[in-house]
Amino acid sequence: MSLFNLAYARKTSGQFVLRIEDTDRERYVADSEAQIFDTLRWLGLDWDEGPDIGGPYGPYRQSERLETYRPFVDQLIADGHAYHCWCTRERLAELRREQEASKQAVTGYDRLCYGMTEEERAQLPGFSPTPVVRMLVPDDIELTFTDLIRGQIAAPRPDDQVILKADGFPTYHLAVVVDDHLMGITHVVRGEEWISSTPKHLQLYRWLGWQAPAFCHMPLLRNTDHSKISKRKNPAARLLWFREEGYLPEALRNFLQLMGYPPVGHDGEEMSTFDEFVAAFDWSSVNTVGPVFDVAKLTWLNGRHIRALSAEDLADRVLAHISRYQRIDDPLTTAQEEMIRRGVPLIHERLELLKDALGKLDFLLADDATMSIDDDARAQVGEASVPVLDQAVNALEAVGEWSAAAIEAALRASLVEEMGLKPRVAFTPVRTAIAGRRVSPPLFESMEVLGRESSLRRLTRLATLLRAAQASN
RNA sequence: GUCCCCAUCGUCUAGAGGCCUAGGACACCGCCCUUUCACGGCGGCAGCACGGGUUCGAAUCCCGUUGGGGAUGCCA
Repeated sequence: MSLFNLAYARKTSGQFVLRIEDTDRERYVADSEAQIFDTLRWLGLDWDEGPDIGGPYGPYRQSERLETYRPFVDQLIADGHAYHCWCTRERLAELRREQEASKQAVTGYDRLCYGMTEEERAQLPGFSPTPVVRMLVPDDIELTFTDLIRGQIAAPRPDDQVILKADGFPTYHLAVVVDDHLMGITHVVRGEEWISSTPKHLQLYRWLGWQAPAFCHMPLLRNTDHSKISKRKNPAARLLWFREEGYLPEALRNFLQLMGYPPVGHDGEEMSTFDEFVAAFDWSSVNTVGPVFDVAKLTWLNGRHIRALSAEDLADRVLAHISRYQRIDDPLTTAQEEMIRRGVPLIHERLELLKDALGKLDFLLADDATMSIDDDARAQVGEASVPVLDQAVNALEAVGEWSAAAIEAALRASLVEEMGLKPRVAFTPVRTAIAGRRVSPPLFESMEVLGRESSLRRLTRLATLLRAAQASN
């Protein structure tokens, strides 16, 4: 929502306002506000007005605006548009149960309290001394409205919605209308679950004599089983999870854009920057169908964004990710950081997630004498590999300038041409010796980064290990 | 239950009556490139939910059915 909200604000030179709607004290979570800030900032969705930076219409937390709402509630009551309700939660729950059991078409509050004084109502059962205030929804309430994304749409008929709770806090419905008006909001961007509440909001605008803003109801993201996205079924509901996993903020932003908007590039190109999105943005093109969030496609897109980065930028991000999430208690030394920095270009087009970089480059950080060799890699080399390794050592000792090109030339000349081996046969033992794995970054480049001494030590070590294994048989 | 929203490949989508024997992307499967793995290139698999209309003509318009989602809270 924020992404589309901001895109439209940027497109029209408007302001993107961040307001914290914390009117439910029972659901209050201490760090949820900080999490919202962190998420939006990480994605680069910077707001123009908000609780932390202020603005002309503060405060921007509804819990700090309680005094603001009261006069409007009083006015609505005085005008006969709202009334007190002393029904207990138990009575309301019972009422709902009955309505559900009898499968009636009509549901909602039965207006028991309407027109009564507190004394009169107290005589009846299910009385609570602390009342709430309800809207008196007229029979002919307007149910249709214009949505910028969907056009003319209809919504269900609401019942007498509570606008002020017993604890003195407003409900979302009242607070959002008052605040949107007072804060000069022109466009409300929210999820489609709010479509059914919009008639209530519109009614409040009419009663208060205010001009209503434009509404844009975005489709809701779905889980793979098409259910509403939830933290339990999908870690993606917590956007910062993606940062931990090593997704780039620009990639996630791009993907979120694709979830609600067709590709904006030429020929359906899906990769785009925020600015390109802003330039193309138009409410009528926003999708109306709730999309399923496909992490596999996001991962692919992340790879593309990684490839679009410069090597230095990627190295910075890889290092930041490692220190933040992977080597928290055991930070990399400066020498190790340097090694990773030099290794990053080798995995640039092999990387889909930042968190995978360390696993691809850790052989560069290993100790030559104790580096582990994977079982499957070890299984590929046998006694026949010993002469290959010996020959490789010989050839490499003669290499002048230690560069990937020179290493490759020397190895090809001695192993492939001289010994007549197939490249695959020739280089597999070398790879195992150097990386300890079947799969590694490009071999000769890896050796260049690793350096002559380490490379030779590793080749010699594997040859020694193989001889020892041979002897024990 | 009732009301509302939505409906193109498994997934994200293009398509706003003839340009559609439905195009692209991810995933998957082949092939090429190749020292491994990738990247890249080429090819393949796969869809207009169903039934009625309207029209010379419908993926596109209308109605119904089905399916999915949402609402029905002193939650947002």
